[in-house]
Amino acid sequence: MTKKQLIMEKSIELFASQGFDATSVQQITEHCGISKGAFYLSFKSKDELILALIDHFMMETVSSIDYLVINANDKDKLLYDFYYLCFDSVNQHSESALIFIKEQTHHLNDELISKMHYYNQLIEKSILSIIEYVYDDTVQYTKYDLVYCIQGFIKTYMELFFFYNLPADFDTLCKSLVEKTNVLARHTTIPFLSQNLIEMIKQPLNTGIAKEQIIQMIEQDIDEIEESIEKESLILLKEELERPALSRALIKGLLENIRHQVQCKTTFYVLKSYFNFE
Amino acid sequence: MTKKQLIMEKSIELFASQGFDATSVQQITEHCGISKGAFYLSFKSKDELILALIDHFMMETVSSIDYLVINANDKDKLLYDFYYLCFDSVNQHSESALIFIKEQTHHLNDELISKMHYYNQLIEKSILSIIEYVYDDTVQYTKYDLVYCIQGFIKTYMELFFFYNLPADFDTLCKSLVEKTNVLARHTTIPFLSQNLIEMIKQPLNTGIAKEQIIQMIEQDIDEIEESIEKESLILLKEELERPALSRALIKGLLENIRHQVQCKTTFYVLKSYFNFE
DNA sequence: TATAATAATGACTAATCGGTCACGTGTCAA
DNA sequence: TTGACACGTGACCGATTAGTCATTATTATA
Repeated sequence: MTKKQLIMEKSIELFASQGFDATSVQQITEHCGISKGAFYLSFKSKDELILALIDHFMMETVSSIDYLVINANDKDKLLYDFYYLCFDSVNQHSESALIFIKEQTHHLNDELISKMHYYNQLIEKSILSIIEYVYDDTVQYTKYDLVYCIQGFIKTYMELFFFYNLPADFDTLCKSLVEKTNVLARHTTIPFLSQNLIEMIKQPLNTGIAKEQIIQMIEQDIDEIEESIEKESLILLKEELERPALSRALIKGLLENIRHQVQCKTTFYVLKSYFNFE
Repeated sequence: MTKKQLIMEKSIELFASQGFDATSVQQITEHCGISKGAFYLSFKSKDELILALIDHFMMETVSSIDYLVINANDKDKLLYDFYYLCFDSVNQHSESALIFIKEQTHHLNDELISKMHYYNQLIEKSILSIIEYVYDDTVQYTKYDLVYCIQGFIKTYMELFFFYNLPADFDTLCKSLVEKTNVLARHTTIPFLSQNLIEMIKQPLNTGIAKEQIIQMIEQDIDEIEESIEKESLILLKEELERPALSRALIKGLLENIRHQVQCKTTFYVLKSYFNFE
């Protein structure tokens, strides 16, 4: 584990229990067992750490959802799986999730707020494709409202688990939410969010991840994965990033090779976005 | 306007645009055009200001909702009116509302977090009575879920208005939400939140408002209201607070006198809670 | 083993914070 | 005119902060 990863993991614990502002760099370094100077060897500033944490957690979440959608083959199950993934992943990474529930709209600076917008839009895009896949054209006019209702369900019930330590019967919860979603999809007729409104809201998705970061992600995957077609594909994709040479068809093919690889789902998602596929 | 009110109003603007921690007492006093010392004549600490702001805004909101429920006479309209009230009041007090969206779960201290829980429960209670009034026994098993769904709707669409400056067609939005609520009430069969779970969550509602604060609220109402039965009732209620003497029947009667008085709705609500009526 | 390169340290700085307090300033009644 | 009093002031305090940098420890290389 690199020092960077250590700092990220340890700082999450502190941020979650105290909040950003209330946690000093001193506390973080003590909690890591390193010196203050070592911190600034890994991160230029405290803000950079925060941005890195957001990137890490949100990419993890977004790519998990994307993986679910891409590999879906059961319309009835997809929505359930999606809900379950949301609650389960947040439950497992409860500390890091807690940060983002706490500091959702806390804009330390413009960079942070635009980052959150960026990831929010990615998630909305995923939910929309779930809806379109599950309900086809039957929700043509109400699908955008449906996206926001689903987000509302998740947000509200999520808070319940955070505020009070409820016994986590995610199965019942998700079945209940799937039913609610189905009911809304089937019976609502009055939309609020029209295509026009959505277009107004949409902003250019330009806050992507830097090429160097992607390369680092690939390298980490390469280290963890065993000798295989997938590993070879990753190596080739990394070379492509460093020195573009291959045709789009070849790149697409390499991506397809790691498409179903769970360990690489985040890398796959990032690469897909980077090369503008889909 | 007292100095206290001035500070509260001006500080809201700063808190809304920067957050609590990022706003210094220095900034607040400069923005008010007063000195740092003058601040500490009105408030013991920065935290006390924050608590006062929360009390003010939440009591305003809760009592508005309560006023709506108490004076309701049209089942079909109540839900619409409720949604409209939420969006409209938040829209009007957008700056103060923004604080609570931002710092929802930001616990500077335990007092703040328990205060937020307290007000959350009051709102949930109001929503529950709306549901019970509108849908009778037809939602016996799903009514608690309905409460959380309604909260989810409000929260999610509210953020939409904050993040992006949407043209505020509250009428369409509320009609759309009423339909969604009706659909859920009519068709959902799988509850997640049972009576038992709700009981587990419930906490004693003991974070009320101090007697001195109530007296101050009454005094302010007395100043603003013209000579009338209502004013006389307020004066008598104030005396009752200072020196308890009247029977419960008499107090209840005095409260009834100001029940429909819009200007006093917060005071009415607080007094009702104080004297344990309803 | 000797030397160069890199990683890590923690005392230090400058700035900012919430909060205090000795000191005006203006307004009364006596 | 005087003195009592409340209101208001801003320089000041100790504590804490993010961030720096001269110094030391460790590792790699020759």
